[in-house]
Amino acid sequence: MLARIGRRAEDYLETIHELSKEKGYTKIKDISAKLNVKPASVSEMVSKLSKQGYVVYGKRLFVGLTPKGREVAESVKERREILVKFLTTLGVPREIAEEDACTIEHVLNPETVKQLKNFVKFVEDSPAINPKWLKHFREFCQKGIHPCEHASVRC
Amino acid sequence: MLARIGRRAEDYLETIHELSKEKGYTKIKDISAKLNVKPASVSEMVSKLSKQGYVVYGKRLFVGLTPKGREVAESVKERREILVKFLTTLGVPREIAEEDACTIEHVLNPETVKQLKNFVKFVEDSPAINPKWLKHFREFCQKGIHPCEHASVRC
DNA sequence: CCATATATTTAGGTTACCCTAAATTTATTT
DNA sequence: AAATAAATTTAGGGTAACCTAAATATATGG
Repeated sequence: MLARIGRRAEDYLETIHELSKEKGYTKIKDISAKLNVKPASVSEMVSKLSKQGYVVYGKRLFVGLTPKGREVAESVKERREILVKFLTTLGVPREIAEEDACTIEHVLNPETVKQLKNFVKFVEDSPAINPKWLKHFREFCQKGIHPCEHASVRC
Repeated sequence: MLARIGRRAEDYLETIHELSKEKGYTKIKDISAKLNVKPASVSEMVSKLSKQGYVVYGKRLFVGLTPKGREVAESVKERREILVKFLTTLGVPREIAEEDACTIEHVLNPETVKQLKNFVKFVEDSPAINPKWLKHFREFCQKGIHPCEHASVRC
């Protein structure tokens, strides 16, 4: 009866993680602001997460993560970062990339995530700072014509 | 008060579209089978979609799309096809690609979809059937080493 | 240390989907 | 056409998130 963590719960954990970086804890109100959700709703979700052992909550208006919660938060964060890198590499504007990453990070199959990761790493590991094919891709996005069509050196 | 179409509703419309290809209509039971949802739930959703003008429903157990519904269905379908092509290009197994595509197709920003489309087109438009960089990428996935590192001709 | 201001919780609702079980309607078989 | 079988709808529930408004608890300034 392993009450699985929901999608939205992952967002909360990640947000708490981020907001807790400095002090080690955060507050309902800040989570509420970050997630654009009313404090009452945050209160509900947080007390649920605390019952499930993901957040330390208790007495004094402080919300922090348990190790269990931190683990989830960090893995979600990693996934999101991959997605953002990936989408920005593809030319999606940063802001939109971040939004979309946030939306889809919860629902991707690990296999898909693995391939996205591979792709990001492939681009990063290239000895060229800006590989030829990627330059070609950007050009293609602008002009709609594949540069290789009339080129001597293909990508 | 433009009652927006929900995510799930898009799935229903796409499914109805697909199942209607042959005869122009389909049945509750078939939709139910395709979406793995009980007929009672399909019945509900379909009658909601019919109130909203997306499906023709009526008396005789036939469910079909209105032009308005077809438009939605087709655009969802297009998005999904791009996603599938894209993910398979990246090396995600077809089956998983299809699942994931189905999950995220509803939530992507049009800008992101545009870039995915560009990417797919970039690969397709390449004069080379299997561009060098893509070959390199596949090799990278297997060996974990970027082929360009020790190569004379970089991608 | 009390009064006010701020933060949080509770209570009561809403919406979107989904379910089971019990009608009811439509189709088929004899 | 009547009886049975199959498909659909209705009724009654459930869960996950969200909301507003009204308590309540905590923090702070005088």
